[in-house]
Amino acid sequence: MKPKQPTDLMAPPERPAPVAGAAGRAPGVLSEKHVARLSVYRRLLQDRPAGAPPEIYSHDLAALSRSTAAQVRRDLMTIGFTGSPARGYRIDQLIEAIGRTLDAPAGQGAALCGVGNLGRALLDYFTIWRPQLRIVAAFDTDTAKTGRVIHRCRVYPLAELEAVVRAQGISVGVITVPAASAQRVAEMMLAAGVRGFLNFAPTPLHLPDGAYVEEMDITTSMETVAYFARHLPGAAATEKP
Amino acid sequence: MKPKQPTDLMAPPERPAPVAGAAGRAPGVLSEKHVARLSVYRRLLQDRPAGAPPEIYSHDLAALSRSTAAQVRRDLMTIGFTGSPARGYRIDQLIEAIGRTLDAPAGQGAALCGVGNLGRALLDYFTIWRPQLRIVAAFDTDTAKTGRVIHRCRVYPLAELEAVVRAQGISVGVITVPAASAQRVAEMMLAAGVRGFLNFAPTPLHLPDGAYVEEMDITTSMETVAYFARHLPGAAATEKP
DNA sequence: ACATGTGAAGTTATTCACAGCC
DNA sequence: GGCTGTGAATAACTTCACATGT
Repeated sequence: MKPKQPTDLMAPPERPAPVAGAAGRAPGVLSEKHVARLSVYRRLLQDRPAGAPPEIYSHDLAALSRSTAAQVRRDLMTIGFTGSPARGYRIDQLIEAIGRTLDAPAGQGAALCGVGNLGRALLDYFTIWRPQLRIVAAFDTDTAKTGRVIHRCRVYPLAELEAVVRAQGISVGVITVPAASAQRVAEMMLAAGVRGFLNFAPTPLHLPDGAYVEEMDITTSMETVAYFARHLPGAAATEKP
Repeated sequence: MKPKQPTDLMAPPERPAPVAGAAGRAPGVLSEKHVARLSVYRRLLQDRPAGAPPEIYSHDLAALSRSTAAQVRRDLMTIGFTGSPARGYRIDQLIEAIGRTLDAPAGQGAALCGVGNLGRALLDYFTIWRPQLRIVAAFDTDTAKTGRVIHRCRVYPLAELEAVVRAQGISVGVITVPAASAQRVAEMMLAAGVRGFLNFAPTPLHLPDGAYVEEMDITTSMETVAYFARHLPGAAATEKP
């Protein structure tokens, strides 16, 4: 009897699907794109050479980050950071402001599951990592790996996952197990309290709302790059005769 | 004298910046999102268990890929693939149709620069790879690594990059060198004819139009996941009092 | 009934462009 | 004069919803 009755109202509204995980962002929470760009800005600013000036203009930061000046200004607007028309943005303050938005005040711990080639590479990648966000535990089923310390990180048997994750209050999970085990491992982590997932396994994770999943699909990225390598403006597109 | 005279017309129109690399997609070329989803669809369909039915409905493929039925139908529409209301989509035909769009008929070769932990992990990841797209050469400056064969892939000294890339007609580059060398290595590859780049180094590449770059920024992804792990609907947001 | 294919509508993201201020 | 901050305009992407087919 409602005035506006869609014909297929019977079907469940087909929610955006746990599409990227952030089930309909709460107010005041940034979008994925904003967060990603802010992270890049911060890293670029931190990596600045010592003698560089203490301020930066939006268009300079844009050039560094392959963005646009307007985009940079918008992004900084979303975190309420302001600069001066004369000098631009104070770099030290900006780094701090981004930190207030991105970092957990008390720090966050991450766990990595699957200490294969890729898992070890990531452990190495993240050892020299700021204390705000660190991989503090790794898990594997292979008893040849468990009990050891790899790249400064202790490797536990998968059976201890729940206990370790709970004990350390780990909220982020990195999945580097084979595709066949990814879903199971993710569910174990979710049950232990992990809320954010970085999935390197070549299969999408299916988790309920209340979990955020970012797919790092290397295979797909590779295929995407290959496609555009062939379809760029000046490409001798190996297709049409 | 033009009727519509923007005030800052003097500034270069500030092109979308080599934003993601696909400088203003030519007509008939798919968007990055479409290509990425098609890649995922194909992989999921290929990985199907043997006894599964030969057809699939849009909503089933959507469930597998964390998408929506409407999105799947749109994506298939963009490649001109059609199904039947009664049976859905023929899986074998769909895999083939996606292949016609994504794959180079004659195959494509990729080169990997930087045979460190991550580089080796990726070589391993891609050894069991379809012939359509393979890493056919790796490069490194470390003479302890060059000349060897790692995960079936020959490692050459960086000095031979140009020759090898040209000789093998390599069009895709994977960058796994430290941040400080990424730009230089990318430019070498570009000069040798590489057009598509997958960049794992934690710094954005600056290449001219005519090159496509996909940033695989693990650090940023990690920070994004950490952020949303704390800002999910039911999160005990460690922020507000 | 239920699924496809697709204009139309809606949503989100990016860019424009200008007022105001160093 | 060149830069910031931002409403307004535009573009990109996604979803709705229904005509149509089986």
